[in-house]
Amino acid sequence: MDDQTRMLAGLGGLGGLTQDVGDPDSVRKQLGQPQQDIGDILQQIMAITDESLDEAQARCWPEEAPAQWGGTDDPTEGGGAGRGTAGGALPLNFQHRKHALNCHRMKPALFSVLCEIKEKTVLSIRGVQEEDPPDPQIMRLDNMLLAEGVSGPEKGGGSAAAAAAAAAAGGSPNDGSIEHSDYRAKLAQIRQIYHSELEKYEQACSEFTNHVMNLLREQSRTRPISPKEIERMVSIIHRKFSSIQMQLKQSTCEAVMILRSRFLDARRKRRNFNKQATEVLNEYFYSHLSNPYPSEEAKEELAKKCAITVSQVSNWFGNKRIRYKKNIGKFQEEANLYAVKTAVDAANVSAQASQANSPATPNSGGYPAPCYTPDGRL
DNA sequence: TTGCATGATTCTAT
DNA sequence: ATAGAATCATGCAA
Repeated sequence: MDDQTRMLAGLGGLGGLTQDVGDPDSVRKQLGQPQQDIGDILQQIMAITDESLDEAQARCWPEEAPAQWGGTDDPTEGGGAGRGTAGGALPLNFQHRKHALNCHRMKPALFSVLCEIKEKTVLSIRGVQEEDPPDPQIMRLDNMLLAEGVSGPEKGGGSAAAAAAAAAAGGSPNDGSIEHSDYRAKLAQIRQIYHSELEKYEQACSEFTNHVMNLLREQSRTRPISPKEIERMVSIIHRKFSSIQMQLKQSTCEAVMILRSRFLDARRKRRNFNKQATEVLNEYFYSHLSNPYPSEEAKEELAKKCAITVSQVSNWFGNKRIRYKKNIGKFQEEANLYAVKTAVDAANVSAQASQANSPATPNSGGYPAPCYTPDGRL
């Protein structure tokens, strides 16, 4: 009989320890009775935990088996990894003893107590600042990536965000969608790289986490490792990986900013309106020269006719008013031209109307030339 | 290349 | 919020 088996047997022999072995409180209560025995057990535990890995191994499993309940807490360090694997390759002798240990009725209770002791000593020193509040930096990055359409919903999000960004940046997006196909393509590229990298990180993180968790779970059969401790280890791993993720997010944000400054901020790039649009605007302007301030509805109507935005209509009228006012003489010819045009159009409409009313009306197009003032008004 | 035309932006006043 | 004014930046013809 080796030390541990003896110890477990000894525990089993403690007075009244026959029920509720899974409940640490109950065990503690019962353990509290025989002071002498507790001292013995603790001494045995100390003896086991104090001895080196080699000693333990030599004493417990002289030839082949690994040490248990000793060594480092960190499964990622040194010999911890793989030692506890429950693979079928382990010698039969070891398997038997391990099985005996695992099945011992006192094991869960004892482990709970040991975990608690461990918790109160070693881990309380390490894990002081474990509850990390959501990092404001990473939240900022997340928000930005979402706003830029890099993270978040797949299709449409990107272009919508680009249009939104253009609107926010410029006040009057030049119909958002037209110029920025190149921008959107680049943004999609960034988005794709970001997602594939993120996926890689997430996969690596979950793989590593699983690996460590399996390791710890396996080791928890032979070492006092509480679920809380495993949780803590997992959160440490997640923290490490999230810092890597933050770097990824940061560099993605930078890339997006550079892209934006290169594409969207070149919004001053302009196209002249087409001839028809200019004509429509001028017609309205000169036919309302006494009050060239189109209402919101009129602007919308004009915008629709000219296939431009309402704010472009506003810009156009703003520019036109100020430039006309500054140099009426220069615009005189244009004013006359549009005055005639408007009059002819009106005449045509009127003629058509009267023709509809009385088809026999003669001289349908023969209206006198419009009389207009020097500023172009009829 | 240059100068003018023109759409967009920014600032200020109302 | 809107208009006026100044200015910027680009388009385009000469």
